[in-house]
Amino acid sequence: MSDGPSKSYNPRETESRIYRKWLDANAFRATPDDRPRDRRFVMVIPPPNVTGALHLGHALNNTLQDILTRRKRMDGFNTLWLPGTDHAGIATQATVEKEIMKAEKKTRHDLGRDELVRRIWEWKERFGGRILEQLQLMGCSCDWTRLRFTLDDWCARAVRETFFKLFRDGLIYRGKRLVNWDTQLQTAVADDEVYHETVKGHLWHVRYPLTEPATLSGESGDRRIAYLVVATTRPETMLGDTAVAVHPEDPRYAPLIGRSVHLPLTGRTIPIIGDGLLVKREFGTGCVKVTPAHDPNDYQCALRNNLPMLNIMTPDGRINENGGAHQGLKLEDARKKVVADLDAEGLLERVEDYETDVGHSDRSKVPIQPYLSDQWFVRMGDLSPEHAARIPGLHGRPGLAQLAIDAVNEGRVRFHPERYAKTYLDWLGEKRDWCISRQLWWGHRIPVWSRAASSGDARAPSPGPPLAELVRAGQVAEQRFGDDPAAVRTCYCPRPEFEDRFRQVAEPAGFTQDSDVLDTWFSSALWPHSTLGWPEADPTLLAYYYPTSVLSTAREIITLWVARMVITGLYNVGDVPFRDVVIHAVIQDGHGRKMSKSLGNGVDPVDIIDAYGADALRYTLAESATETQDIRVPVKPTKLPDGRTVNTSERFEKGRNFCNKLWQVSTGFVIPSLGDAAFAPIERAALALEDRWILSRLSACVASVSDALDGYHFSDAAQALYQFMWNDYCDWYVEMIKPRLRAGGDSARIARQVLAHGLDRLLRLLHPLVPFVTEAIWEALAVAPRRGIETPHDAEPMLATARWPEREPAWRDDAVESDVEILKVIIRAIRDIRTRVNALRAGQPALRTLPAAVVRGGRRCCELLATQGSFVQLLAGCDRLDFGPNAAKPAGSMTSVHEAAQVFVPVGELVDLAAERARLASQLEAKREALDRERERLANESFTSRAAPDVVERARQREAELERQVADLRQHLADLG
RNA sequence: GGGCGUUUAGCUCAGUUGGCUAGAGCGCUUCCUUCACACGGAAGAGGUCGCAGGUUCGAGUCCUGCAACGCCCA
Repeated sequence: MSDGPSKSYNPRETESRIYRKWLDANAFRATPDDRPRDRRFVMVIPPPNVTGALHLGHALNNTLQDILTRRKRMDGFNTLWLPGTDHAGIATQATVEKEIMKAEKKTRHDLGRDELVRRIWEWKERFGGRILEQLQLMGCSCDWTRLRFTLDDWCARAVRETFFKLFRDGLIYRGKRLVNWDTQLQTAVADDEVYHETVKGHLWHVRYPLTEPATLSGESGDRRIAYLVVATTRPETMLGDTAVAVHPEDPRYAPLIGRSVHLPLTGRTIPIIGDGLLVKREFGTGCVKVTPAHDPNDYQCALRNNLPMLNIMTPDGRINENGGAHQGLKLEDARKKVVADLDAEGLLERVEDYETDVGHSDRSKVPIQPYLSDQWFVRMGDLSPEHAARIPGLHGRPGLAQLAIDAVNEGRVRFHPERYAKTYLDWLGEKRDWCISRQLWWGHRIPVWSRAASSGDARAPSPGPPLAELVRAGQVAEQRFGDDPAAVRTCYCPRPEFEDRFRQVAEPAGFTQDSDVLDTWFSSALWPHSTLGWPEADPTLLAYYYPTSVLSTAREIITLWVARMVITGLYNVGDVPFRDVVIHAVIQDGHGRKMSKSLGNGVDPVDIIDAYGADALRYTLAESATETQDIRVPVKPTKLPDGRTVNTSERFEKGRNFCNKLWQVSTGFVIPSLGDAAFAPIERAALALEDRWILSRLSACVASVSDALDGYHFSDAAQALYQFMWNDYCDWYVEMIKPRLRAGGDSARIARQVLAHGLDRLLRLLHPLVPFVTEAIWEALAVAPRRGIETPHDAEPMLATARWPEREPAWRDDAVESDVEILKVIIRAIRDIRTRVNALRAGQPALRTLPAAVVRGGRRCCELLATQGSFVQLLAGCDRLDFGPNAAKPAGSMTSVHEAAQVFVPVGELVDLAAERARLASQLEAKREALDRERERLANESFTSRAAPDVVERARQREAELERQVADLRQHLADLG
């Protein structure tokens, strides 16, 4: 059949050629056509960071998306999977800044804003495509002609329009906020860009003198005190203290609430306040200094108690003018000087060693400083009814967060697994305002202009006639921010199309554009509609493909991203961005730790592709994708054929073996067997038992896989396919028809046709999981261009665009399946005996076949053996097979007792039967125990009266069956003497 | 501190609405280069289902508590 030695599947030789073939055929290209809404399938890719490389989490997520996409494409949907990347503000800017520093020893300030941005674009054009190439290596079937980038013109237009609308609608404001400040990059960083490290430090105990010494009465009599002692790990922040807090129920200090202390080194006097939330009585001295502008807890305390907030830091991490004599010192120097000064004044009581948890910037590694600064926010909470009513984008809801909450509560967006809806709803329920400004240069610059107070803006906003005109005409939106009437700032945001005109008018008049850029998530939040052309670039595309069908992502960005997409989709377009949200598990190493560069426990998907092939990667990931929240992948350093040592995991061997098995059976057996037979319709009645069996199994498989994918149960789909391919098709069907193929004639023709049909369907079902190997086999299967059973049809030229198999419930046949199960039991029983005989004949050549076997079987069993006896003989390996309902047991037999039949193999001449006696005895024991359990159950009246009738009936049948088997085993044991 | 998840064979995991003898892959044992496949075939061993209670005729599955590990949000 095949010439030469068999060859394992080699993914390297296949993958790039096949991917090229798909691209050349435009197989992934999606264009609006006349298919109705329920025949369209759309996904936008969660845009990976443009500086990033593919990691295993991406590989998992994109495998799942590609499975959904390819399946729907085959199923006749107008299918768009839209790819793209995210400009990732801080990560990208930091990467390029670092390179420039390394190569040219220049900072961004040396280059200037425009030049830095130009350099980053240049970098992006050269290196930003890497992750997209890696997605192609994986086989992702994105429509690459629609590639988008969160900073490209399409997205910029959407960002600009959205900002204008939100600003005009009063949903954007400027305000103070305590942020995580990176003093090196001089920007706020998000919480998820901060990592925490335990640092050895000190706890300084400092005396704050009371303005008036007090006498307190306590258990040990009256006590006169002149000062309070506060403990701090950051003494330099005392320069910004605006209160000392004590616990209101602490008898030691409560009477002092309302009095005040001298704040050392500053000449300021600050109040003593009571705050039960901030102060833990048992910790430290029980007195806490409050530095609202430089500590998150103190900030909350200040809000509760209406304390002033005093900023003492400059953006580059020095003490500012509020620090008096310490102005200009870097924070670490200021700490030394403050401690020395306090000591000199006799106010330093003591110092202890102390370990403290310090946040560090993920990007620059410097300690994070909590810092109060001006930021831009999107208002998420409920507005006044009048305000909300004026905003059409709210669709009658009270605020943006509520808009998104309702979408999930009303079932317009569904989470899979459902439990993740809770994460989403809990977070949105807090309705916290969204800080959208970042002090960076790489990103969408905030389109707001204002004039500094020194230009006279604060007192008399004087936009001048042309500007006032534009505001009146609605071309420019105007908002005033600031609680303090003396510091009100009037801000202007022009409509996108009037921005140039606005600049011409406003900038000569002293207006400048805000220097911040928008949080990258602001542009990501628009992704499902910005990429489709909203607000106007290509309304056809938007109208046809929006809303998208599914979004697949990780749970860690449910709040950062998913919730915000729902908000902007409803606000901008008026409909949810997607119907289903699929949340996949997080991949961890074998010890349950996250994979990370610093731990060195990461697996690079590209290495897996090199070592095992893209299909192996995909199969294994899909099979791992259960509904749990973690997937463990034990990591092991491995040497590749090319000599490199990389992290891999044995888990991927299963995928490789699976692909190889499929390849072997297809190219090594099925396809060479097909010959040049002409394919013709086959009457169902002409099919052999095993033909009807495999067609029944196939029908079940089609249903399982389709159901599993409909419900996003990827692992179930993979397992159903594994079992069908390996256990049903290869292990049994192929073996069962070998005699027919050898015999030739009509029966062989039919077997070949079923074989080809089975492989055809199997390849279609498998293609979304393992697209490369199935496409390669599909090419080879072209030797049988006509396939099918009752109605043969011509095969499509390419599997990627071939039809998804229809469900064929009519092929399900439980009777046939149970018949084959009976035959399998007989075959396994004989094989088992043969194995045992060979084990007892140690040292002698193993027997391939047994001389004879006798089956004493039930009616159906004997009927089956009458027609199928020859292949049972062949598969089981016995030279002669006798059977009958009362077939006599030959002397010296090994026996095997089953429900359908008892199998006897005379082996007295071959081996000593002593071991058989022990085996039968232990089997008898097990059966007796099972029988006892069943009898006990049935003797229990409450079981027979309360359990479901079918359960009781099954128990009775089982009892009777066990009684028979126990009696038979006893007899066999007695026969052995 | 709040929420979520996990705990089943040596390892990695399945186990639907409670109901026959708890499954798979890898690993292990024995045998087999036999005609698609040693990335393979045949057969087999291996589990007090984290612990303690409870509900039920019946619990891996439902409830309560506890423990360990992990993730998310504060």
